[in-house]
Amino acid sequence: MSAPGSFVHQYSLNEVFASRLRLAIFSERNLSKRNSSLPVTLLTTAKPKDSMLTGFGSASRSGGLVDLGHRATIEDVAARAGVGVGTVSRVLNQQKHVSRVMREKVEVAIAELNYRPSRLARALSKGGSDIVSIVAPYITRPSVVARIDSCLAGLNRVGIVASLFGVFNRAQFDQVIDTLSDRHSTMALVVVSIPVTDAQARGLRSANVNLVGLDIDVAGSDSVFVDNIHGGEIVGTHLLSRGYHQIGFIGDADSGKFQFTSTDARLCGLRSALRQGGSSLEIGHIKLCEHGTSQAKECAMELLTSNRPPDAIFASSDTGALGVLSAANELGVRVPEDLGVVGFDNLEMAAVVGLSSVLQPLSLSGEIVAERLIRQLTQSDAHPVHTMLDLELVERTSTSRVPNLVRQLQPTT
Amino acid sequence: MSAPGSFVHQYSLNEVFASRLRLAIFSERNLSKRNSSLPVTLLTTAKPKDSMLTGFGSASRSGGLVDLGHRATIEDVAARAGVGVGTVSRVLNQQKHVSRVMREKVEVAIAELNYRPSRLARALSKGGSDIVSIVAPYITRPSVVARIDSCLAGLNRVGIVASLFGVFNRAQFDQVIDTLSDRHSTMALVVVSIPVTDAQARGLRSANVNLVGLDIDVAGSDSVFVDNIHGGEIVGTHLLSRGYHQIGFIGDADSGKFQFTSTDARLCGLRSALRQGGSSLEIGHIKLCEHGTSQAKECAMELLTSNRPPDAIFASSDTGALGVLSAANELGVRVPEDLGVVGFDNLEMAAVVGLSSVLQPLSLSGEIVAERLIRQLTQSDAHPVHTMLDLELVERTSTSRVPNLVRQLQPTT
DNA sequence: CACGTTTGATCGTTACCCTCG
DNA sequence: CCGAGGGTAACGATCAAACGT
Repeated sequence: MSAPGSFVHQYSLNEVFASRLRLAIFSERNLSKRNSSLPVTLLTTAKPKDSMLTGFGSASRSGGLVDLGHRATIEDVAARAGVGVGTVSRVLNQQKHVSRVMREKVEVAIAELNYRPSRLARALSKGGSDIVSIVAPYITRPSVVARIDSCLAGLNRVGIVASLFGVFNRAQFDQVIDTLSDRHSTMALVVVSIPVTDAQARGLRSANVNLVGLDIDVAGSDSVFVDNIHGGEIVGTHLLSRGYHQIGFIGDADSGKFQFTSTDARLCGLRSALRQGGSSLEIGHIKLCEHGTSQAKECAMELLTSNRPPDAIFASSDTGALGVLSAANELGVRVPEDLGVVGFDNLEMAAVVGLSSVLQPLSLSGEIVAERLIRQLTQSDAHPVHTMLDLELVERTSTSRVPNLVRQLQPTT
Repeated sequence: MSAPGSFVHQYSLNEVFASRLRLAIFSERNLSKRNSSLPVTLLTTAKPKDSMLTGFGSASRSGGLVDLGHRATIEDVAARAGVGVGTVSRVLNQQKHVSRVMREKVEVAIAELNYRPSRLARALSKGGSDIVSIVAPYITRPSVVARIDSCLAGLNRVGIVASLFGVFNRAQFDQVIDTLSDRHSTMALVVVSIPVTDAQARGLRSANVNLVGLDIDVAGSDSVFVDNIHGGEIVGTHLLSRGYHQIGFIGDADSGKFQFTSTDARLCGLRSALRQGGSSLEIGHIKLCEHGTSQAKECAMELLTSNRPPDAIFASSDTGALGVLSAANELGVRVPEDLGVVGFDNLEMAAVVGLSSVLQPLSLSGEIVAERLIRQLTQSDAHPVHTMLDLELVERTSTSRVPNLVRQLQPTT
C-alpha cells in the first residue's frame, strides 16, 4: 500500500508553495483585518478531518464499486481484469487486436474500480495534451464574455471543454503564454483581444499548439476580428447625417496595459469620417478614461459642462455610453434633441435604454473561432484564414431627432 | 534527434480526436452554411506552413539563446551544464546540497536554452499539480464574473494563475468535477454557485484537491455564501413599508438545470415577510423565466397588463429588473408612483437607472474565497470555515414614492 | 502467418540511494 | 561521517516490438 505516502505529498507540495506565498501572509492579514469591520459572520468552524486523512473506510459505498483507497490506475485495472496494461490501453483507445471477451473483462474492471485514465500521464506519453485553452483580459466586460461564452458553447457542442485564463496585464499574459508554450500543456489556444507577438506565435507553433485569434489578427494563424476604423467611420457619418457637428469622443485609456488598439482605431475612423464630412474633432472633445460606466459619466460631465459642449458623444463602448446618458439625464440635457449618443457593441442593455450602437457580432465571432479551431484539429493541412466581420450601426432613439421614431425600442438582434 | 518524430504526434493526436469529432462535421457544415448568408468577409487564405513543420532554422534568433529544435528538457540542461539531472532538479527546487559553482552553471544553461520545466511531468512525478481551478456556470452574468474576477485577482496577488471552466449544465459540471478528481489535475478547486454532491466532495478530497464553495455551502469544506432567504425578506419588508401591497415576483426558471436554489430561497423569504406583514403573494403574481432582461420584460408585460396588476415587482436579479423598468416605461406605468421595482445584486447599472437593489458583496466574496484557498494551501491543518455574508438593501428611486426624486433615464415621451 | 497478449522503452520530473572526496 | 553530486527507480499512461498460440 503506497497510499499513506501519497498523502504526505500534499504537505511537501504546500511547503514548496509556501515560499512563493510569503506575500500572502500580509495580504491575508490585511484582508482579515478589513473583514472585521465588514458584514461578515462566521457560522461554524467544526468538522473533524480524520476522514480526510484516511479516505479508506467503508469499501463499497455505492453499487458494486471497489475502493482501493486511491484512484485506480491502469495497472489496477489490468490486475483486476487479469490482463496486461497494454491490453487495457488498447481497450481505452478503441484499438484493434482485442478479443471480445477480454474487452468485456476490462470494461467490467474499469467500471468496478471507477477508473479514469490520467490525462496528465496520457499527455506526457503522447507528447501532447487534449486541452483547449482560452486566454482573455477583462472577463468582467460583457463584450469579452459574450465572445468567450459563444466560443465555449461552440467547442462544447463537439465535446471539448476549454479552460479559460483571465489575465490582468501584459506581464501575466506573457507568463501564461510562456507556460502554454509547452507541447504538454495545451492542444490549442484562443487568444482574445490581446496582440500576440511574433515570438510568442512562433513559440506556440513549435510546441504544436494551434493558435486562433479572437478580436485580434494574428499573422500566420486563424483569426476573427472586426474593422474598428470602419466602425468609427460609420458612427461619424451617421452623426453628421443627423445634423450633429460638435462631436465628442470618450474612449478607454487602458490601451497601454495590454496594447489594445480598438479605441485608437475607432477614434481614427471617427476623425476620418468627420474630415470627409467637412467637420473635425476638437482636441478638447476627446476624453480617455478607465473602462466603466461611472468613469465615462465623469468624462461626459466634464464635456457637457465645458464652455463648448459637444452636441453628440461617441463612447467606444455601450458601458461608457450608459454613463453618458446618465450624465445627460442628471444635467437636464435632452437626448437626442440636445445631445446625440452612440455606443459600441450593441449589448442587450442598449436596446432597453434606446441607445444607438455599433453592432459587432460578438457571439458569431466566438462561434467562428470555435469552428476554425475544430477544423484545425481535424484537418492538419488547413491553411490559416483571417476572417473580418462587418460592423453595422443600430439606430435607436439616442440619435434620432425625429420624435415619432422614439417608440422604436425593439432592436434587430 | 527525435524532433521530426515529435511533429508526427500532432497528427496522430488529431486522429484520435477525429473519432470524438464526428458530430463536428455536421455542426461545422451548418455553421459555414449559415455564414454564407451573414456579413462575413474572407480576407486572405495564404501562408505556407513549411516553417511550422521544420521549426529548426535560424539557430539563434535572439541574444545568446540556443535552439535545439524542440523545447529543452531537464536532460538538455544537465548535458549543457555538464552535470546530472538530479542536480538540475535540485537547483530548480531550491534544494540543498548544491554548490554555488554548480548552481550558477546550471542557471546559465537554463537561461541559454530558455528551459522551462514541464508542469505535467512535474505533477506526474510529485503526485499532485500546482494548478488552481475554478468551475462556474453562466460566465456571461455580471454577478458571476464579478465574483470570479475578484477571486482571480486575490489569487493573482500571490502569483497563482487559476484556470476557469465555464459549464453549461449539470452533466458538464459533473464531467469537469470527475476530470478534476484526479490527484494530478489540480491542487485546489473553487466551485461557484453549483451545489456539490457529497460524493463529489469525497472524490475531490481523496484526490487531495482543496475545495472551496463560492456562493454555495459545501459540507466539510470552506465556503462563502449569502442568506438568500433573508434577502427575500428584506425586500418584502421594504416594499410593505413603502405602501406597496400587491407584490409580484420574477425569478429565474432555469434552477433545475444546475439545481440552483437562490431564486427559490428569495421567493421563500419574500413570502415569509409578506405573511408577517399581513399580506400575501398571489400565485398569478409569480413568474419564472429564463434569466435575462428581455425575458423578464415579457413577464413584466404580462403581469402589468393582467386584470390584477401588482403595484410592485421584485426581480431576483438586476438584469431582470431592468426588463421590468423597460416594460413599465413602455406601458406608461410610472415608477415608483404606480409600480415599485426592486432588483438583486446591486450591479453598477442599478445606480445609473435608480434601481433599488439588494447588495450582495460580490467581489468581497471572491476575495474571501481566494484568502481561504491560500490559507488552505499554506496551512495543511486548517479547519473548514463557512462564511456567510450579510445582505443589505440599497434604496433608490425605483421604490421611492416621492415624485420629484423620480429620474427617468429611459427614452420616454 | 494471422491474432491476441505481454513486455519493455519512452515521455520529463522528482525522490531516493549510492558513491566519492 | 558529512556534504556534493551521479545514477536510477518511480509517476501513469502509450506504443512498438516480441511473443505465444
